[in-house]
Parts: sequence; structure tokens; C-alpha cells
Amino acid sequence: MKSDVVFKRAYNDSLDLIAELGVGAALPSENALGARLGVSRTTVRKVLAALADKGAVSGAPRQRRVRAVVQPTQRFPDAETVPLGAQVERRFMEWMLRDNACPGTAVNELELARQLGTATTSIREFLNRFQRFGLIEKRPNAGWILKGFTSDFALELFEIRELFELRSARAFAKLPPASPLWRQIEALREEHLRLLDEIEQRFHDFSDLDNRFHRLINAALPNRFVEDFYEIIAMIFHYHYQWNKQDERQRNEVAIREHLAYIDALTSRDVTRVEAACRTHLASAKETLIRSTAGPAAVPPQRGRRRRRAGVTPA
Amino acid sequence: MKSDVVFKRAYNDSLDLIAELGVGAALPSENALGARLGVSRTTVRKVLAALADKGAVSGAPRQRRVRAVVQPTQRFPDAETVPLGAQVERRFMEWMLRDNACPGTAVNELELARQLGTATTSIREFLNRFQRFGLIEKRPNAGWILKGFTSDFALELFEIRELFELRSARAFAKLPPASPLWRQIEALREEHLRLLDEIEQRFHDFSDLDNRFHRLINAALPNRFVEDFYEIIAMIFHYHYQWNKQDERQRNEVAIREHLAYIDALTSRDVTRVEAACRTHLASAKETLIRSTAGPAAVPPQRGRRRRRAGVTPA
DNA sequence: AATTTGTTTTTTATCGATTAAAGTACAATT
DNA sequence: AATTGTACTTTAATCGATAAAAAACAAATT
Repeated sequence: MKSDVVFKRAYNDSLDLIAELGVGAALPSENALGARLGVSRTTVRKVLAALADKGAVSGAPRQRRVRAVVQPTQRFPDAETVPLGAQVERRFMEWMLRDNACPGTAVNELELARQLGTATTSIREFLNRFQRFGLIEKRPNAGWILKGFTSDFALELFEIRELFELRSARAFAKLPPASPLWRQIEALREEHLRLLDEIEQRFHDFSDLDNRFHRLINAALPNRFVEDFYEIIAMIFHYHYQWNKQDERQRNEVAIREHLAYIDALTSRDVTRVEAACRTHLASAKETLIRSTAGPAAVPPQRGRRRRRAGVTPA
Repeated sequence: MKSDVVFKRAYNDSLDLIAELGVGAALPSENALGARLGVSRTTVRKVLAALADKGAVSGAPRQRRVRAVVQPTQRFPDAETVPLGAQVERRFMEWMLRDNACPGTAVNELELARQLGTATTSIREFLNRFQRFGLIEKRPNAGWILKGFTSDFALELFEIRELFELRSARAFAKLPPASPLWRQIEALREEHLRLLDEIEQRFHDFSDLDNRFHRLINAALPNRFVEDFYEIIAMIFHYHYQWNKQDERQRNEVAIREHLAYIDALTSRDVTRVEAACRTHLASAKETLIRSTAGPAAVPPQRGRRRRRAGVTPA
């Protein structure tokens, strides 16, 4: 059956919302709530019913009000608000990165399903979607082979990344002065400066800023394939940041300065400078990533004999 | 339950094989047959048992021989040897291209499943894999939206294609003279000349040649993301060739000449010439593709109201 | 007349079960 | 040492069913 993560997340978000509104405040209409929480009215009504049950809101049809603010302890645990697919992805990536899973390892649906406690269907769905990241490969009727997070992977990834980002950065530099992107990049520049100021305490916040920065560059010349590719980058970095804490503050500080130089180059509209700044930054990002890969080897898949099994660590 | 397309295809292929060997010839060992047919020994034995049953091969243990060549009418129909996923893809693409399905149309799993006569699981799997082609988009918990085969799609596709192919072609031109790829491209050049010679009768064969030509260029500097992207191109052209027959002979002849100029540029190792030839060819391919698209519009998805349904034509 | 709410229908996410195919193991045969 | 028969175990592909969420319809209210 379908899980109710949508309901649980909406319920938790509603608790925040009523705390924000304060006791006595009138609630928005069901449709307005749905739009705000990003769920259908069906789910809104379920949440509202649960809240009325807890005595958090009064149930009167057309004039619902906040009656009491619910204790944070009454919230659903965060783990229960994460969609199954995302959970599977996280566990799989952790296994691959943390345990440095070896290229050539067989990944098998049944065993993954057992270890993650889900039906095989969900695992299949995940693997099929995950395939596009280039880290696994399907052999029809015979499971999946891990290609692995190797330095080859990182090199190929960054070759394309550079190709794409140079293209986008050139387009950015040629943007008409009236383009709203100029304001956005100026705002990002200021965010960078603020972060640099408090780098000792807030260096973790760089990951998100990095993501927004590169997406903004790509927005100069939208292309669905570039955007899709950037999702691969974002995914890799998302997990990589969580896993490789070595020199994190230092690395992020360097990257921030590179971003600032990159932004300056863009605002100068001097294509040669833009290209140089872009290349410099990507080269150092590549270095960082490669240092944490397993190595170059892509061991050919062993056939005919029992292959090493994927051992994702149990929950 | 699992379908037995693997068995049926292997069986058909075996019929071809025994016809090729001729009556009286000794059959290869089970393992050798498995390697040749691309299936496991389990399936080989099933096929062999079926063939013995038909009297096509003698069942004697270690000296199996071809006894009779089976009539082509005894083969399994081709439709039964196509994996479900491929069938779904074909039907879906035909619907989109032939019926010029409108961007913004909702694609719904249940209805597709009903129309194609499969379980919804298979449809989901297909849609998840198909997503990477950039023609559909998922809205979690709420089905899929067709982005459609629009001119925007073609433009974005060709922007990346040019970026990638210029990169590969430059690398090709710089290949050391000892590289085996030089021999391969020379062989392809001759194939092009032969095809040009018989263009009136054989213009259909260009599609396959085109595919092999561009893959060879990409092989100059292997990169999994470039290869993955080329699968999108190949898929689009595969269906496009089947669907748009207008001026086919003429178009293919032009393309062959462009390929020949491109190959000459490569063998000259003059990067400027290579780039020019590559751009010329891709520009004309782009033109062809764009002429058969629906138009630029990407209608925003309608929400809250029943959207137009995807009407894939029944089997 | 447009919102808002109550009710019903449709669709997606997820499960568990079943069959085909792959893979394992090993002794018997050439 | 490779090939085969036999028998078995494991895994992938595919189905149908069910609960949650979305969407549509209908009635009530301002």
C-alpha cells in the first residue's frame, strides 16, 4: 500500500503554520492551505481532521481557528516524512561512498529489498531512475553492476560539467543589462560575502549556496539536458559533502573566493576572464572530488561465477 | 509472471543457426550455444529440448546433430520476441509522433496500462526510464505530463549534440595515426560510397549507417555521459525515420554526402575543416528534425481541472 | 457568481506472489 | 579438461490487489 509520508509532512508543516499564526487566528481556506502546503485538498482535510482531534484547531466549518499550539514532541519523526525513493537513494549512496563499494560488484534487487525492508518493486524503480547517474549499469535479466564512484567517473563528470558551464557562463556574460539574472547574481555575491565573514561557524551552508550559484549560471541559457545533467552534479555533491568532512571549512573558503572571482568576471562581461575564472573553479572542485574517489579501476564484470554481493548496511 | 521472450527469441535464432549449419552438422556445446545466443545454459537446454521435440536435432547426448531444417512458419512471431519494455516504448513513441500529441497532455499510468494490456507496474517502469529522454515529466503523486516532441525539444537536443560532437570530432582529428579508429572510419567511408551507389534501392539502410558513424566519432574520446546522450539521439532518430518518410531518399542522399565531406575533413586532421563539416552536417540534420515537430509551444500544465487524456491507440 | 466545503471517483505508490531465466553444484561421461 | 545430465537455489520480470493522495463532482454559503 501507499505510505502516508505526504500526510505526515503536511501535518508537521501545519504545526509550524499554526504556531506562526498564533492562538485565535483564523485559518486559511482548505484550498489556500493546500496550495501553501503543496498537497491536495483531500490531504488538507485529513490534516485538519487530525488537528481538530488534537484540539489544535476548532472544527467549525467556515471559520476554523487556531485553538492551541501543539508541542513539538507531537510531531511525526522526520524519518517518517521522507518518501521511500529518497530513503532508498540515501542508503544506497551511503553504502557506495562510505564503504567504498568496489566497481564490478553485483547489486541485486532482492537483497537490497531485504536489507532496506521494502518490496522489490520500489528497489527496481529506484535503480531504474538512478541508472542515469552513471554509477550503475543494468544487465537485462541478470541484475545490476556497480560501476562505482571512481576517479574515471569524476573525470568524465567534470569533462561534461566544464563543457556545459563554459557554455552557460559565456551566455551569462552576454545577457542584456536588463536581465533579472544580474540582480540575482548580485544578491548571491552578497550572500557569498556574508558567508565568508562568518565562515568559521557557517561553512556548512556553502553546499546550498554552491548549488544555487551554478544553477543560476545555467539559467542564462536554459536547456533541459543541461539541467538534467546538473542534477547529477547536485546529487553527487550533496552526498559527497555529507560524507567527506576533511578540510571542509578550508575547502569551502577557497571555493567561495573562487565564486567571487567568477562573479566579478561575469559582471565585467569579459569572456576571456569569465572562461578563466570558470576553469579555475571547476579545476579545484574536480581535484577535491577526485581525491575522495576509490581509484581509476573499472573491473570488468565477472560472469559465470558468483559475484561479490552488494552489502548495504542494514537500517 | 515473467514472459518468455528470451526463450522465444533464442529459439528463433536457433532455427537460423541450424539452417546455417545444414542437415547433418554437429551442434556446438551447450555453453558455446549459450554464448552465441546470449542466454544462459538453462535457456539453451530448454531450446534444445524444444528442437528435439520438433525433430530438428537429434537428442544424442554428446553428439547432437542437425536433423532437419524447420519451416520458417514454425517460428514464434516476431511480436512475441520483443521485451515488454520495448513494446511499450514503441507504442508510446508512435502515439506521440504519429498523433502529434500535444504538450501539456496528462499521461496516466492506469489508462496506458489498460490500453497496452499490461500491469501498471510495467508502465511505471517504462515511464521512469523514459523520463531521461526529456519528453515527459513526473509530478509526484500526480502522474506525468507530456512535454512533447516540440521544436524547443529539437533545438535543445541539437545544441547539446553539437557541443558533444565538436568535442569528439576534435579529439578524433588528433588521434594518433596508429589508432584502430582510422581503419574503422575508412571502412565506414567505403560503406557510404557503396550505399550512395545504390541509393535508389537501399536508402533505408542509411539510418543504421548514420548511427554507427556518429558512435564511432564519439568513440574517439569515450565518456559515459556523451554515450548516454547519444542514446537519446539514436532513439529519436530511430522513430523519426520510421515515421517521417517525406523526401527520405533525398534527405539521406544529402546526409551521405555530408558524412563523406566530414570523413574527408577528419582524415585531413585539419581541425578548422573538421569543425566546419561537423557544423554543416548537424545543421541540416537539425533542420530535418525541426520540420517535423509540432511547434514551439510548451503549454503550461493545467491543474485542478481534468486535463486532456493521453489516448494511445489500442493494440 | 465565486468560494468554500462535503462526497465520490480516479489514480498513484507500494506490497506480495508467481513464473522465466540465471546461476550453482557436482557427479558421470568422453 | 571440457561437456552433459540432473537437480536445486536465487533472482528478475510481471501480475493483481490495496491504501493514500489527487482530482472531479455536487451542494452549500457568502
